[in-house]
Amino acid sequence: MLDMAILGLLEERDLHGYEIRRQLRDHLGLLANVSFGSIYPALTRLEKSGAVVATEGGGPTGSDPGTTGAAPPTGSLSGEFAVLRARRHAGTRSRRGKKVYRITDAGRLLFAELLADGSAADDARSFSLRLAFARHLAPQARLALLERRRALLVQRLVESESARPDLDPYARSVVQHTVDGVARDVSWLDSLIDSERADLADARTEPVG
Amino acid sequence: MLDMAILGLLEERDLHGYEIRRQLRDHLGLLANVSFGSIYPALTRLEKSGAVVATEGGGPTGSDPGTTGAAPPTGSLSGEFAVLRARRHAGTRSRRGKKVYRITDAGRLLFAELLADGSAADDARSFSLRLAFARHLAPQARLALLERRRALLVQRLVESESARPDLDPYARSVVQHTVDGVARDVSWLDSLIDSERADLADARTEPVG
DNA sequence: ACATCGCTATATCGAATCGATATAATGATC
DNA sequence: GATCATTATATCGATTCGATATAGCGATGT
Repeated sequence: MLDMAILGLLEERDLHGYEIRRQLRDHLGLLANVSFGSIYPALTRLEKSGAVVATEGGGPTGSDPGTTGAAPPTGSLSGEFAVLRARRHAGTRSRRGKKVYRITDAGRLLFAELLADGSAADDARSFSLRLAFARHLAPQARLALLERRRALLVQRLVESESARPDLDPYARSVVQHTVDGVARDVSWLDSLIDSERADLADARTEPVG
Repeated sequence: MLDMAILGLLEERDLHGYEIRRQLRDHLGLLANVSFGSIYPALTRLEKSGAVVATEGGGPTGSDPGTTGAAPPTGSLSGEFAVLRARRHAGTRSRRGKKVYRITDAGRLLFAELLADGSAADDARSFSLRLAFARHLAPQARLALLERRRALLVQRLVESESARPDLDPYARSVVQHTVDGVARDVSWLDSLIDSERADLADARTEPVG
């Protein structure tokens, strides 16, 4: 799951571990403060599998070869500054072996696979992640993702309706709040599905121009 | 975290692993389908530490000694039947080594500690779990739990307000939905806090009766 | 009668993730 | 120029997950 998240972020621009964590926290709604104990092993994993390459922020050669050349512009300011700083010090020695990671073609392929694999991970985090990267999906795949999720949540609501027993007030409140949240998720999905359908209809009506 | 959940459920009645999972899913709002790969190791852990004892659902002795005597009544029907079934077969041989766990005094103590320890685990799951068991807390501890959580969420909302950058529509929707959810959580907490305060006021106004 | 399917139930394995901690460079504050 | 917060990488042990194996039992069907 983290692998997909990292690859998705790297599709936009080169990043180092610390920045990846920040973007996961800020730019995606996953308040889930992913631990460094997950991120660094994941990066190592991805590097070993050839999905990313680490362009040492101050490699053996003096002035940083083209590897880091194209990506830098835009992004969170602090992130940019960090990169620039690392570059500036590249000749002398970057701060404590800072590693900027870049996605490879193999990585892009892997990302597409992970993103498209609907069979995987029905948990909320995985879904949110996929949806956040939904622009990389074909329109029908997007719709399928949304509808699959909707079906799952509706089923849970139905199941929760039958058989809810004697519960003390606190537990009951928690359950009720959770159920309400799921219902809210469903209507959110409904609006997303509607707009996807509208887009598809548009595409059909005006095929070329 | 699971330890607290298990102990909390066992405070009400003796249970076996499978039932614990079901109650976690149904009776608490934690849709989080906790894996058996978590539950069974947790039970072993708790047993080794002396917080629970396993009353084999068909032990060495013939007709099930007093250990399982007091607890059974009420609860999810299937759970009850399961226990009864296990009992009935106790003489011959219960189905595949079914283990019914019972909490000990040490376990009750541990539960109280885990529940009261406000320093631990600021994630949503831990909070929901604590709240679901809030009847085991003193009124002020309850209030503290709620207010601490509220403060945390409000802080997150504030932080999310500043600096939300260029995001594609899908990611933006995810972020917005998450933020809305947090806001909803806050007003839920507000209502809970209000009713806790009201209870405290009542207790002050009519000290004995 | 019996075959098969689905649910109940325990258990284990490897891998992913967490939470805490160590380390160190840099920038800001005083 | 000492101290502190932030940036940054890394590793450790423990927890949790997801998949899988095993097996008893009830219902359903033929």
